[in-house]
Amino acid sequence: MYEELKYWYLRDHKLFRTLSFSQIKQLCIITGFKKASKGEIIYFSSSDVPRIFLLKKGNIKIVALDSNGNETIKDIIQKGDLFGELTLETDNKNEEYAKVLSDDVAICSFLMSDFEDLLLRNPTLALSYTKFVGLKMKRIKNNYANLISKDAKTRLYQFLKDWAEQEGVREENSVAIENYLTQNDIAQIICTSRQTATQLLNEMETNQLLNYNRKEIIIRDITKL
Amino acid sequence: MYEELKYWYLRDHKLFRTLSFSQIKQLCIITGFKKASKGEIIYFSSSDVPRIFLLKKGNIKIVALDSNGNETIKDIIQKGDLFGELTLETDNKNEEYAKVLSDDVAICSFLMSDFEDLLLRNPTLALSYTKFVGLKMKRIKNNYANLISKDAKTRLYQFLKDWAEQEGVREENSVAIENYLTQNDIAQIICTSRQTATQLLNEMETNQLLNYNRKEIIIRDITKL
DNA sequence: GGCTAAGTGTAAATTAGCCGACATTTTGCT
DNA sequence: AGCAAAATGTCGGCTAATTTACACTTAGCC
Repeated sequence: MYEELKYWYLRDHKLFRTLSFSQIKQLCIITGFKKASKGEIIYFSSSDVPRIFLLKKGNIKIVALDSNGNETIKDIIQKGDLFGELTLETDNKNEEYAKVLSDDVAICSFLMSDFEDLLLRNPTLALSYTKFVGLKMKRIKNNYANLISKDAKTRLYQFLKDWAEQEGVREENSVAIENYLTQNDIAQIICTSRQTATQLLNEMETNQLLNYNRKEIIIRDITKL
Repeated sequence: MYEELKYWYLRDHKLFRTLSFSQIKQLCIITGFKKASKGEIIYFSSSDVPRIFLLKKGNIKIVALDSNGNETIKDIIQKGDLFGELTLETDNKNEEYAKVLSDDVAICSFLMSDFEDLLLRNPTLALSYTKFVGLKMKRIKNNYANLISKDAKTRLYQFLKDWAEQEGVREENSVAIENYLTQNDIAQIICTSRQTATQLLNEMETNQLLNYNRKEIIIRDITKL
């Protein structure tokens, strides 16, 4: 790939806007770029050198295996999001991997050590990054707070609202979301059983709150959720 | 208070070890120091200038009020912890405050803007701080994961283990913890009802797993939890 | 010392939602 | 087209834990 293209892939993330071409290039920050398609699994395992990833296109889910071998969805990563060890701490024993949800994805990655060097030389970037991580923390906290204190229905409503806000195409009060999740995925995200999720979604459909199918979700009136 | 004392209060936090006396002083980073006693409420509200706090002594809980006016415990802060808007983002509409749990506490605070300046001039500190926030995030994530996937009993056991590890005084396999929490506090932390918490604690007592009273908790054999 | 409020103990009724056990539908593959 | 696998739909039993309700105990205060 042309260096310039690599550059732009990073450059259009708001974190990196303050950096010049030479800074990115000079620091050899782009060391990887890959494409993957639906269902593929991407390991960022401990065996490899620690990396930070940037999702340029598509959607993936971060999945962890618990001691019983059950999949748990840790996070849904969307276009423009950074993922991997954002804490800059190498974690030895985590059984996490990423699974591609959308038809195809494009992922940039760079070495954590390179990134650390860059942060050390660019205080402004370091500050931005700190705020970025902080923001992510806040989002996670809020999500979890919802999971714990609200019932399954409220959680589903909240999730749909968030999803609509992030990715939905609004027209008047109705919002269309490209649905790359299965009902099982949704259930896992809102921490409930698949059956309950199905039931709630169908209930919403009969109540004219939304139209659901495997390709698309249309929320009739987002203000009523 | 003598400048030197203020200096030491900050200096002995591991984050600030790399800074020189003049750096801390010069940047006027210490702008507040206060003591408070049990039950007192400390607001870090939106009206005031945004600050970051450092707990030098004692224990506090961070409490949020939900829409129904219910208290929810967001976090327990222990000696040496930073708290407040660690994300460096001013949050306009959060109804959080801190409540003193131990007999008395000592709190340092400094302006967020000053801290940001310091981070800009000290990339190493910025990096440490990012890792620090990241670590906190990881801890929170783990906690929440427990809250969601485990039952009340397991959550209580895990909480006690964590608490013991952080603050307990170990003697052979038994651990003594100074108990500054009510059963209601514990219940809120592990997200269950007060009654359930009471029941579980009593059950543990009859099973000889621990001795509980309002001043102290003694875990008979930490390896058996 | 006595009163009040906070904290603790206990029990029964109720319930959300998990789980198992299917049937049905859709999708992807050769 | 035809098959297998994945995804969705539906049901009732089951259980952990919340809720309600009230008695008892301890701590703090005048």
